[in-house]
Amino acid sequence: MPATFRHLDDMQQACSQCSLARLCLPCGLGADDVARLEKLVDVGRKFARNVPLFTQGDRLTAIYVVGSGALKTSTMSADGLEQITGFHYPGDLLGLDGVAAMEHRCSATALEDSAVCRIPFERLDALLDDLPSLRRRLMRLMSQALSEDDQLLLTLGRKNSEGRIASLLVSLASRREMRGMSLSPVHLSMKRTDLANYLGMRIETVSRVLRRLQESGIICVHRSLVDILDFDALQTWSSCGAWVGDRE
Amino acid sequence: MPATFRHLDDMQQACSQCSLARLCLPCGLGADDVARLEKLVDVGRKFARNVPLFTQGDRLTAIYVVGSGALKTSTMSADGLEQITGFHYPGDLLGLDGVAAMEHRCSATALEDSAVCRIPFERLDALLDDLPSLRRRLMRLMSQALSEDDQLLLTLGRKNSEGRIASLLVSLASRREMRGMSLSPVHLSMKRTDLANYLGMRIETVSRVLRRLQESGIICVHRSLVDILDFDALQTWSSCGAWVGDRE
DNA sequence: CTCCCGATTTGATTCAAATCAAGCCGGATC
DNA sequence: GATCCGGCTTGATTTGAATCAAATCGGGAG
Repeated sequence: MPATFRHLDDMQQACSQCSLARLCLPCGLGADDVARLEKLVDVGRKFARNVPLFTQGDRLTAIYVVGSGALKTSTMSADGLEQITGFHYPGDLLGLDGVAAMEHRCSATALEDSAVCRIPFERLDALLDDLPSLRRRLMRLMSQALSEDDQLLLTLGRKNSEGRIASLLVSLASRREMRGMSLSPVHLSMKRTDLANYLGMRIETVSRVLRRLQESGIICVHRSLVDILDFDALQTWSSCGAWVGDRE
Repeated sequence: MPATFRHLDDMQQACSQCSLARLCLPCGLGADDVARLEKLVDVGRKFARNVPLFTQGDRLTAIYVVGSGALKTSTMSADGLEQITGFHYPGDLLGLDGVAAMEHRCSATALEDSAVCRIPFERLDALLDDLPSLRRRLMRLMSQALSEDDQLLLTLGRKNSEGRIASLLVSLASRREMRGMSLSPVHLSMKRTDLANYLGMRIETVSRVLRRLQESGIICVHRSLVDILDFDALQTWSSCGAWVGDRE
């Protein structure tokens, strides 16, 4: 068996372990191309809970693909306000917001023990010139990240506390489904304090909203495990829970 | 004078009219490359106030560079909640969030009579394979858009009403400066209702906050014109105006 | 098993911003 | 100049979520 084939096998093995193929970088590439990419990638780096992958301000030397586990990214303003901008699961790409400045614009931290693939950026960047399909893939991922950010902006700007929590649960459940898992139960790997920060609210409010949704029979919360009993109702809440009616 | 030089001249003319060179696409390209890009671009399309460039859901056929004027982009959720996600000035690139789905994920509308360059996407995409420097430029612009969105997330998630208004004013003033203009006066091309929507608040609150900032002698508001009297103070407000101290 | 400590929940109170309701421009029209 | 109208401001009131304070839970160490 030729060397490239062995590489491909390894890669697919690694990727089947680390994420769904369709979310991972090497899709749409020929065996040869995958082999070239694989040479770059440092597969399966482990990060224990609370250990940072990178910190805002670090020089950008690599971007990362989540293999297993869960991570958060957060930005901090000059004066110390911190905002969590995303929770990331297998298949998600981290660090692309730092490409413009070649310096990380956010910090990434493992929420639980996680494995990630590290992709040295300079070498990836060089490879992009040779592999149009990889370039397209990467641009699409960046584009997707942009529209996801806009969704979160809508949540923070226009929804009340139940709408925000419901939106998050819908989003986490949907992402489970995309990764081929059952919708529910959703596992909240992050602490309540992270949840609250992400949604622009306080932990007490998070707690109360979860209770209210449970009392309505829509979800069933048990510590970090959330069973979704009525997904449709949750989706309704995720939008109707908005203050500021649609009248302009 | 060879043809490529004439092309370059036109381009630079167009771009000097339409935006600062450093913000526009063709930087870092040779005269020849610029010529190839220019053949693609439909320069100086006019859009009157309130006319949409594109609407969420439209097939993505082109992206746009703002030449003159001002525009807003907004996303709408399935249930009709609308969130303005950005205000855009000369040099800004619009439509990149739609690349993943090849369908616009937001709507873009002129806030005042504006001119934009239209860049057919399919042809640009093809050109990217040949022009590494253009590819890098575009990726950097997308990356920058990502980190700007994160800044807005921080504003919506962690700042109170004065912090939000102050942040916006600081941002608009800084962008004026980047375009080689004086910091102040800032011209608010958008209606109060757009301002409020963007910042996740109500017009009444916007009005009151502007008054309070004026009473503090930090700004001087006259209809859509805002004179910044104390930029430092404004920057302080833009962060200290945060509820939710830095304790988690 | 018991103690301890951080995380979470629950309750009471306060407060910033939304909502409701007029009033006030300033420019376009007649 | 008088009238109209949309956009903006101002004031009074309400309310959702923050804040303050305390109780409870659960897991790890001894």
